[in-house]
Amino acid sequence: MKTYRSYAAGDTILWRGEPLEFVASVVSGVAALSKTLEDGRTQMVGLLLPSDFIGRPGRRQIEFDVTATSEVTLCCFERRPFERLVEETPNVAQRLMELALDELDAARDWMLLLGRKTAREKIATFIEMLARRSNPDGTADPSRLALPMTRDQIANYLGLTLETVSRQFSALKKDGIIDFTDRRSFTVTDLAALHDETGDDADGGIVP
Amino acid sequence: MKTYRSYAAGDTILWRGEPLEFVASVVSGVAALSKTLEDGRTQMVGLLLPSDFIGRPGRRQIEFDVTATSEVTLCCFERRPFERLVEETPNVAQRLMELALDELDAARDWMLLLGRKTAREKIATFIEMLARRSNPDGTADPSRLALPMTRDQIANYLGLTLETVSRQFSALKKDGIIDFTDRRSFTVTDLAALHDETGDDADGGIVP
DNA sequence: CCCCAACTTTGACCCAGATCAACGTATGCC
DNA sequence: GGCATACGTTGATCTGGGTCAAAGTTGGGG
Repeated sequence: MKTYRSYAAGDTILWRGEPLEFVASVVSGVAALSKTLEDGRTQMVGLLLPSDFIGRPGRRQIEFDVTATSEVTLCCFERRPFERLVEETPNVAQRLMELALDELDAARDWMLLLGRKTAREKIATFIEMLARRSNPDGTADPSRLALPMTRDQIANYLGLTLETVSRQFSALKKDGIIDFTDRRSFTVTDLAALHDETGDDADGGIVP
Repeated sequence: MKTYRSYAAGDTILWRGEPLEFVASVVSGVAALSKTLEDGRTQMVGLLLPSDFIGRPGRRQIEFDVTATSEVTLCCFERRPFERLVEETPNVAQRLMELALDELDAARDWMLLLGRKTAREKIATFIEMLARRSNPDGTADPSRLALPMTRDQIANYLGLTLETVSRQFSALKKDGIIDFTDRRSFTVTDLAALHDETGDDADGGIVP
């Protein structure tokens, strides 16, 4: 009833429209949801990290491709028993609802980024997201970071080209905001300056 | 326990971060969810049509502004009794889940549009969406359509400027694909040609 | 160890769409 | 009815980021 599957970086896990016989949760690695136009332009529309979920109650297929960004291990369940579980246990249904709402919030931030931010703001936002994710509490040294994907994948994530991504990384380095140790890992030299580059509102609304 | 509220076009219904004492469903009119950067650039991140819902179980505030695009009437419930209702009736919880997943699918299509489509493709996609919405079955004459918003709002929706929106409408008119009867309503002269301009994949995946 | 393929950087150039500006055209209010 | 205001169109110009091209870098396999 519960099986594990592994995928190498770059593998396609699911094609758009493929009937979903399983639901799965990510055990390790990073997978991406993406959509493609008829001429091949693609845009990532979601990122799956460990504990994230593929497949939804009542949906028999998905409207996007799922590919492994790094090596990925999934924990898969058959759809039927899973749906029975959801119907019988309100807590599970509620948890799935929370996951969906979190994804929706993330999608909306991402829409603001795609529609209105400049290339530099997109890269700064991306780095800040990495920093926050790898250091949720703001306690430990947040400066050393590893890029979880190639320039090309970052471009797909941010609605840019890989050349622009590369140039913006170089520019942030030249401006003393980040510093590369090797091409997949770097340190954030000036976190406050980085935040100033994101274009984001100082912070949230009315609450004190 | 159930009250109605009305808002004029342009009114702000809720500010980002404002504590949510009510949940509501749209009775009539169109409302928009939008996010703003520190320098004032804004991007719509959701559109609320009649029967759509504001407020989520377990969320006490929202991360975006809600404004009335046209005159809007909401049907409001107090949050507490509503949450009790959700907990007690699985059908309601399930329905809310479906709404959230539909919004998520819509958000992902929109991300593809914002990140990768050209101005012309964005406008064509927008018009096609209007056509589909006002004529869900493809039966009646789909050609006569009314724009539910100003050029400025359309630009905010599509991640463009109002000038570009205006120019693209003019271009589609010049190319004989649409024809304006007045500046808020037009007919689609050539639906197939319109679809060819959207950039969208012919249609979906593997299913026959 | 070296070579090959995949990834990355950098440069030169171009163009879609933003910006700035000016001029129509509806709509409601006095 | 006429004026004020918001909305819309069109033109001229500028520019951020895309495109094309070429030259580094690096890590894994033979």
